[in-house]
Amino acid sequence: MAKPVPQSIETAGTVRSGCPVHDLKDMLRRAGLRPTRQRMALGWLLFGKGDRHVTAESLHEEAHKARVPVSLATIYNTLHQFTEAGFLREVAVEGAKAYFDTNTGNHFHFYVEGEGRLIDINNADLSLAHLPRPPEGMEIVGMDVVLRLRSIRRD
Amino acid sequence: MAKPVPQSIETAGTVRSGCPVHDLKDMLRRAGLRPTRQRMALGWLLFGKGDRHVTAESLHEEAHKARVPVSLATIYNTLHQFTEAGFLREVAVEGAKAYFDTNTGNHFHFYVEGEGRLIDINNADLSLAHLPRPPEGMEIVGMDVVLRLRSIRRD
DNA sequence: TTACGTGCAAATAATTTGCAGTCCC
DNA sequence: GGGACTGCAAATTATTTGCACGTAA
Repeated sequence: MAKPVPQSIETAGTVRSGCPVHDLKDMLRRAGLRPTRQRMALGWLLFGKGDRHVTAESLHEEAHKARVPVSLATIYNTLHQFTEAGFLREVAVEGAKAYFDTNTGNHFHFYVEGEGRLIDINNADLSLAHLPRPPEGMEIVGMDVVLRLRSIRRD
Repeated sequence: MAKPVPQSIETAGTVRSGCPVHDLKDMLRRAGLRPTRQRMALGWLLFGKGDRHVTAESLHEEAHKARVPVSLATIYNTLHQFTEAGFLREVAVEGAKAYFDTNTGNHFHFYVEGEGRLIDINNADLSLAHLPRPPEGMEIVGMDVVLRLRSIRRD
């Protein structure tokens, strides 16, 4: 199963300076990524304030609002690099859009149909009774559990 | 939760003729869908031989091989109509591609990364310990569980 | 007949890629 | 300075839509 990985700047390993900016820079370097202006800015937006779910588009918009000039292509690159580095987790929900979650731990999601909103389910009860054994020669590298939600009212 | 729905021509409800072709026609009519040539052909391909996972593209290819002239647009329309009617279930896995499963019951999936292959997990143990309660005013309408697989060997 | 279906091609939407210019170390 | 990084625009991939024509009831 996926190994536990830092989920925020504060828990990203050796925190020795008390300075979040410095920690973020460190976290990038440890992943072999140069702390460029856009990566720092995006890292700051993503990890600066608790668990978040973003799409490439929503992050792009957010960056614009924060006066950070980043192209959409760079957003995509960065999201994938961060995912590769274990800072983010990609969540598969229906539809073509890709969601990224700053909470990389094992947890499940509600997905609100129509709104396209994701909600974390942080609850210990929610483990599977038994994880099935994978076929010969294969290993389980991740688990996605999505509970689809809809407003109560059928016409 | 989603109500149980017919999963194959044989289990599609009132089977009275013993003739699969007739049963398929009946199944379509019950869903308010005209049994047109292409819907019959696609229904036959999909439900004629056990549980299957298809993408729009794979089904299109298969139809071609079976000498059934269907356009890709019609494949998409038909897959969505069948899903709406409860004959199929859409499975969300990572990537932009949409998968459809002829097994509409509650079950989980293995997803083989790289190959893009889906495998049913038909195993009773696999229920969740406790289904979490949804937020106020919302109901759970579906559950997707995907276990991602990879060949054992990291370089 | 006649409304529902279908094929085709063009339109969208999400994401990726190629390449020239820019910036970190 | 040089290789890593970025922005832009064009290219891809998956899917949807509009509309003239075909066909089941």
